[in-house]
Amino acid sequence: MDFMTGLKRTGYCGDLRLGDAGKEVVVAGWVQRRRDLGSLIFIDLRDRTGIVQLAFDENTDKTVFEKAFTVRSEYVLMAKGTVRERSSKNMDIPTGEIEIDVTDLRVLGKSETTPFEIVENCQTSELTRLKYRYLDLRRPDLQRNIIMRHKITKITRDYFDENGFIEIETPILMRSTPEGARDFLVPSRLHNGAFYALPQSPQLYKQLSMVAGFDRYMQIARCFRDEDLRADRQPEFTQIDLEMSFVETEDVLAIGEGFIKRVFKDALGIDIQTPLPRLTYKDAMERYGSDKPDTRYGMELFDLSDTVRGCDFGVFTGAIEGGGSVRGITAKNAVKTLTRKELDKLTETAKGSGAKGLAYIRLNEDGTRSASFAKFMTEDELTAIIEKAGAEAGDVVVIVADRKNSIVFGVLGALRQIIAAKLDIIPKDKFNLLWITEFPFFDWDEDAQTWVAMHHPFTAPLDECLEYLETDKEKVRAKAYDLVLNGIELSSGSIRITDPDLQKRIFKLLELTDEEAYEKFGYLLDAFKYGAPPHGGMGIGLDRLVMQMLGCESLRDVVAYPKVQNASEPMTGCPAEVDKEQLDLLGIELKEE
RNA sequence: GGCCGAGUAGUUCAGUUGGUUAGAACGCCAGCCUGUCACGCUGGAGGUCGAGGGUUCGAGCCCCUUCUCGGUCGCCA
Repeated sequence: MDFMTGLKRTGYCGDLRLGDAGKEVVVAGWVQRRRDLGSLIFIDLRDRTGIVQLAFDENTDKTVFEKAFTVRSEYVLMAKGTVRERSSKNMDIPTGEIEIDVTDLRVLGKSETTPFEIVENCQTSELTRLKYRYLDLRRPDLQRNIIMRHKITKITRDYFDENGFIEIETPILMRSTPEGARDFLVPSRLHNGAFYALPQSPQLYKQLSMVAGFDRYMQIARCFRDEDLRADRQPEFTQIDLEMSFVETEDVLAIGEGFIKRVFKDALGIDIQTPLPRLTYKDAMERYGSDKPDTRYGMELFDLSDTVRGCDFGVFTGAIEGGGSVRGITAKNAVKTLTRKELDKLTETAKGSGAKGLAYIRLNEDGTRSASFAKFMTEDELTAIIEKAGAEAGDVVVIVADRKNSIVFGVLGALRQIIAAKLDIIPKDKFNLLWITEFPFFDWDEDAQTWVAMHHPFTAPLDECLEYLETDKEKVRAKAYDLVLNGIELSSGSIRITDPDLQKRIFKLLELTDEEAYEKFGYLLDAFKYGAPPHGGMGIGLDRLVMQMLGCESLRDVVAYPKVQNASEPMTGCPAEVDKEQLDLLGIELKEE
């Protein structure tokens, strides 16, 4: 291998153009490909900007030529030479009009044959690629993604700086607050038996920063949640975290919208119309069956409860009498796609989501119709349903009935997404952003048989809901809002409670005793005794934002070193066992298997 | 933890009813080639068919167990 001695890189491979012809340059990078034509050798040299062709001629410089002969894919090279116009040009690549006539070639690093080719649109399994993530990251797609992520992060800091926000780093080692998601715990050497937790979000610290008078806080904050992974969920993720004093909901939404507008414009050149559309939680559930609806297509839910109230179908009437409802969606022109077999599969999906079953009507092209529940219905009743559904020949009406509206909504919301994907009616190039507002304050926890805070216990209820906090919990709505993009929750936030008396009242309703509340959040409650400004904020999922902006389907495409489904990292093999000595220092003994 | 899908050469895949020595493409190695650019041509190497057990005269294929990965439900204030 060679040294760089005497050479200094003059620029990037992908930046060279015809205008550089005649210049002497030094480039460095990895060998994309070597083409050996006998007494001519061409090497495509790649760096993060692109590739440039190096040319070697046996009859011009035999020594350099022979070195080029030994070069293999992914070798690290530095090459000095003169840029010259090509005799045969390649107009498919930006540097295709020129090449470098190499006079000095250094092999700075050799490479074994890589486990997969370093090319765009690599088809190799994700596991293999993640095991060699440093090779995967060399591929142009991931280079672009990671660089775009950097750009978005930079725009974020600029935007919030220009709007008077101060970036404050909050601790990674903090006190466990076992509300909601599971904490990652970190044992303490100096305090055996005591544990730090990694932050699920900097929630309490940013609120304390408001009490401290910083007025507008932001942080590109790493957050950790010890829950199972999804394509859009990693155990550690990055949040654009912000908090503002002396604001109401409208002020926070305005800052959020301004950010979205700015980042889409500066990073992608796309104009997002503001103000963004808004839906209340109630409307979102009734129209889309989801609090994070994908509004790029229709197929909205409709309520059949009144239409079927008097029918003889026990499933329907039972659902209504039990306090639930009967609702449906109409899949347009779906009769060919949603065959009986497909509908059976959808029924299984629905059952997996808690439904007892699925009812459907298929409206054939020839005007005939078949309903899975036809024998329980009169022809007139069926016609009434189809009319309410707005269905025509070629359509399929899918109906869910349950005593719990949450199941009706949840199942139809999921089916709406699955069916839309099957019918391929989701526009790929659209960015549909909207706010979901007025979330319920309380959520009934079936397992614990208790009311819990849907957002978190520091969220302020709507002023007009204060009077029935104790009496009608289901009706209480919160000053909480989510930002949704193409069916993915991008952001979540709220106006916080700063009145200690109201906070106490809320804790009581959540069945937290004063002692428990003080044990968990005493420092926040104490802080509020010393002059807390009204405040609120939000956290925007940076990973999800970048993923959506780039049109990627998995967070793993926009996170440099992601975890896989079982929360491990294939490259480094973490999590891993540790030495007994390390455990002893921490006072930890492992249970025998 | 439940459900669904996948696992065969370095990579992506094919492999018939259970039947001789498990194939292809790309990659890799060697040779030839003066304008290639996914160079071309010729030749070659490369396999514990995820693992273990079972059925069988015989298993990549059938049965059981198990591991790994992906998706999803639960979970994710």
